[in-house]
Amino acid sequence: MKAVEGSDGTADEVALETIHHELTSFARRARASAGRMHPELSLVSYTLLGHLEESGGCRATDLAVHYALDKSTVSRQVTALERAGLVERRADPDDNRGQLLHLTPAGTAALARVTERRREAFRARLADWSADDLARFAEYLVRYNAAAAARDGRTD
Amino acid sequence: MKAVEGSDGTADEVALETIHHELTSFARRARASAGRMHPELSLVSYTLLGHLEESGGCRATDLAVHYALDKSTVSRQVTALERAGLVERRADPDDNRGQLLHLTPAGTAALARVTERRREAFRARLADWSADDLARFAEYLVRYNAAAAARDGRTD
DNA sequence: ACTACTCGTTGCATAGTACAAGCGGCCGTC
DNA sequence: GACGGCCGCTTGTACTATGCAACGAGTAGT
Repeated sequence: MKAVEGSDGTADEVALETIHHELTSFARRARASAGRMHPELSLVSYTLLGHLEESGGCRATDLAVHYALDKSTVSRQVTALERAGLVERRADPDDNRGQLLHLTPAGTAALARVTERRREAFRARLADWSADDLARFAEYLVRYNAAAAARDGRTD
Repeated sequence: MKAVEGSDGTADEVALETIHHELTSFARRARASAGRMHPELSLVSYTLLGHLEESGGCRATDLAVHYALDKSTVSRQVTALERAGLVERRADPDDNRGQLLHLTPAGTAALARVTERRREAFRARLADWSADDLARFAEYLVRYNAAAAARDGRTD
């Protein structure tokens, strides 16, 4: 990694720069390898399915807002997921404009499969970490993401 | 975040699942916001410029191998960066097949600008962290990325 | 009703990427 | 020193993901 000789060069500055560099590196790698590593489900599709599972069903607009995606993008993704038999659309009894999206059993199964594969990859990478380190790393990530989400005006 | 009651529900399993979830969330957000947050330089362009700065100049093939990109992708990215005046090609005195890529002063400046903007965003998100937490978070990220890179067969 | 807003789809444009073909230079072997 | 094979790079083609704009259909306030 690049150790920056910041204007003041405090330990905080070095840590900050390292975090910046490593997260950038991670983001690039995740993007590059997502397709090859998880051919069954793209990162976005995976996330959308995950949200449907967590939320127990929601509208396409909700997904678009939540993930800062254009509604057309979500529309197309959902269309693909529906063609693949992973989600189904149900009429919204309160609003005929929209549809409520739900996972199908096949969608639930596909999500579980990919989650398990992803989790295995993480498990392998973190195999030799101590319990304390794992717990602290998890806590830091939650904290970081919460701050990032707050600044992005989102809620996840 | 989703707190999973894993099959055995040990603290390690919970931490692992949290790490999985949070890193996935981060990757998705980074991808979605990269274009809007940093219109001057895409994530890949940014990374390529960064590598040129760190390495002090290298060949296109080196970039392709290092970042697991197709050589054609790198070729086009480099062409765009050259058109933008951010990199220049120099003849390799040892091999007329290839070119050595170098940052131009404008490239160095653009990289510094985007780095500064990115760093500011990170700084804001991490503003209220203690020095110990920053240092540990940085250490964890380095450690995680090293493991991920090793499994991906790369070197950064 | 009329207007304004919302939800979703579709047409277009763009960026990023991979794969394959090809061009030209380099380096062995014979 | 010619040749075959490898290497670095570019170009053609196709595909995916994405955004913006326009639109159709439905809802809600007045």
